[in-house]
Amino acid sequence: MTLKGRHIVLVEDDEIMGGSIHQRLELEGASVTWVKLMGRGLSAIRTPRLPVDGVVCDIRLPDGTGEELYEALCRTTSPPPFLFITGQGGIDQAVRLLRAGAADYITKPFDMAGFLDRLALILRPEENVDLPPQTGISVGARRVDALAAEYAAADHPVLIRGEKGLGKARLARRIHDLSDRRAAPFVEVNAHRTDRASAAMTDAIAEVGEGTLHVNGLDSLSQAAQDHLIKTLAADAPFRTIASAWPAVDERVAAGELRADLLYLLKTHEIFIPPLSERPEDATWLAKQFFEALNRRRDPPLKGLSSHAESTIRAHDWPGNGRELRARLLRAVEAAQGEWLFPSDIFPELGAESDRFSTLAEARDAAERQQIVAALTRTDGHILEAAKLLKVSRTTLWEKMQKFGL
Amino acid sequence: MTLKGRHIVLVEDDEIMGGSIHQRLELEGASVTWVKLMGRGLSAIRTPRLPVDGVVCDIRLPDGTGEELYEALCRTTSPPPFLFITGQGGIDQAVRLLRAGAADYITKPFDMAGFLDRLALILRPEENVDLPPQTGISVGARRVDALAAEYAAADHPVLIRGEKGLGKARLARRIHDLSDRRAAPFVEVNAHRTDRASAAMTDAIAEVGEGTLHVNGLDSLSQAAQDHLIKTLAADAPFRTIASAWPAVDERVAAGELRADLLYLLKTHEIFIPPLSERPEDATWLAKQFFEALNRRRDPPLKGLSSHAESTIRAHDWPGNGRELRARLLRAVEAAQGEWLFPSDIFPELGAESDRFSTLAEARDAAERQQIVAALTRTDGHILEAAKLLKVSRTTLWEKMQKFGL
DNA sequence: GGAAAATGTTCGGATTTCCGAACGCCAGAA
DNA sequence: TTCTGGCGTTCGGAAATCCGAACATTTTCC
Repeated sequence: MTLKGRHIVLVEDDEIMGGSIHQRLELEGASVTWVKLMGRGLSAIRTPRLPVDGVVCDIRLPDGTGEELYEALCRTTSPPPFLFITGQGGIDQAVRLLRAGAADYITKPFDMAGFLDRLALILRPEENVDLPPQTGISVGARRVDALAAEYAAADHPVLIRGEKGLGKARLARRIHDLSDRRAAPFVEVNAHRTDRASAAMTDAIAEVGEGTLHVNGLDSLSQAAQDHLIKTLAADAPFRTIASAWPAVDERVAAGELRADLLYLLKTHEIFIPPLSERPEDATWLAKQFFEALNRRRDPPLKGLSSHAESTIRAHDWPGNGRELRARLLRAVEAAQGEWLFPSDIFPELGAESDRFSTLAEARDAAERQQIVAALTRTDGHILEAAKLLKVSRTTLWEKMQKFGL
Repeated sequence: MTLKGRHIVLVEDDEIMGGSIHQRLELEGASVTWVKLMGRGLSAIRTPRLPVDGVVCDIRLPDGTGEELYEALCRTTSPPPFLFITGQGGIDQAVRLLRAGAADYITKPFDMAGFLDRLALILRPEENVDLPPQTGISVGARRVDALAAEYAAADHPVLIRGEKGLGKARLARRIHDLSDRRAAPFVEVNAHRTDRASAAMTDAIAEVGEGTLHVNGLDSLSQAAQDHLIKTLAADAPFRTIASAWPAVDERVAAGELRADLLYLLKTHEIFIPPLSERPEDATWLAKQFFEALNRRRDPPLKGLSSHAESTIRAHDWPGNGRELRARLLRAVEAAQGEWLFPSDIFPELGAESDRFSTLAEARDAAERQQIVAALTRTDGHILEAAKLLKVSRTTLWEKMQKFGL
């Protein structure tokens, strides 16, 4: 995890503390604006040199407090994520600030590694204005992005391999947009729509000109379409080919369903997108990206993604990869019950208590409760009589009433 | 500011503190459920007597911590607003809880007035003016009604799941009538009438226009009809789809009898109607509704539903759900002997002298037996699996089967 | 207002329930 | 054939439930 390209405002009057944070943040690649007065902080955040991705703010300052700073900002704008650090703060203050929308609150002295983790967690999601959408922040995802950038600069065919829902089509598009052919057309042939695949291939090749042809679903490409494609490529086609396929595409060759020469032509430059289940940090990162985007359109907006939801996302297996994640978040943000997004919103099948088969104990308790209520109704709430009716001792009935909260 | 009509769960083991909060909350007009153990809190919040508007929770409890309670709740449902109170908490804990979605955090000792202010601030906003209950008055039934109203306002497909006799068709109709399509036709395809299902589907689709199509019995839909439906939906059909199915519809997908893509297309918005046996309060409520309606047409009218009849209705299991209840009341009101409706009128098969109240042990055993039979049915008689389903050891299940002669 | 009845609550011990570990049995797979 | 996995059955200890006794407190009824 790095802070490269991020702009962070540090408000801290203490030379030592401020110096060490400043130094460390720059080491991580962030650009840091360090101010030592509340007033300076106000202007540094209100009229920044660069968009502010986050603020690290001490509470006690020579000309005021961090709280005042935060409050002043809130009055005029929606402030960037604030991480407060303080030496002598109290619980009340922490609660007050968090409820006011601060992102985190850490007491001094703290351990620098933990501090950086928490800071990275809360930073405003990248704006992605200039950078195209990325795959993620994990090592694997970065390699994918790096390869995509590298291959975009070249002009050879590319094969993208990965499970469903990992954005293979999006990646193909990104390579095109970063390449010199970006002004020419980007045409996609989807081999999964099996009918008329060959005709679609012919049309696409006619249409693409000097652009990029994306063959989506190389594994399912019909024989005729394969032949057509390879013939065109052999004849020095003017377009660039990007193909995408499932991880197990080699088996298709072994099974005789895919021409080996076609695959090896493409395979010289290959990008493999690892499944989301192998990089949980990307799952949470992606979730946050989606959440921000979706929540912006929500009325009223949610307060955030609860930390439990985050860890559940991290633990889930995501067999449907990014597509599943996106679908679940879409649904969750739309249907959220409370003010925060909880695990049950994202995985409604967990709770829902609905079709889950009840255990013996539950069935038993439900029946007991029901019978007790019935007995109490019949006796007008007389516990002793109800106990007699139910043939249990008064004590037992009392115990059970406690248990069921009656 | 008053708490009139609000239901608050108080989780606090300390007598003095709990007592004073309890007293004060009731003074303000709230109905309070006070529990002293984490486990009790869990059940009091999960299966509440009344919808919970807020929780006041101590952190340190004899059988766990408030944090654990909160976390356990988060896993299965979206928790009501939590206000934590604690004597020896730390800043880290406060920050952690607030970031997990807790609403507030107060340290003891605190001033009661301030506490009340903060509590009032976070309470779940008042339910929108009670639309008259349709499905029932229980928490589960209200949820069904609320979901129906919410989904009626949107325009996506809906899946209604529930046992027979719960009024799935009526609910589908209600969603249509509340929606913007109410002027357009409401057409129902009943897949259970297996002959000509595909033809019926074609006809219905032709007929529905821009209205609502109710696919009744999604689980029994023929392959041809499924294909037809999904093709129509994929082609941007002008109508809205509401499907109804049995609770175990997922098994149909596993068995290969129902197309997964069709189910997941519908399943994004799902309403589950809990069986009547899980909400006895609705059984009596429904009985009263039916009774009123039926009695109005009777000459001479009955004086009412005897309290014994009521408790018998509450205790009955209603395997046929609302439909059975309606049928029995119809019959009972017509054939009633006396001036009041007695249990023997509603359950004539029980014989005259059957108002003997079953003991707790009997009720418990009956419920156990029933649940065991259900589990064994579901697992095709596999004992080990059934035991897992019921969350008991194989030995215990065996013992009980002996006892019940299974 | 006061006695009697009912309720709230705790406690220790008797009883029941529950579980895991065994052991043998049997049917089907390899 | 052996091996495997599910089933029927027993057993001993751990955990829970249940009960009656006891006592304080509250409600009811005279």
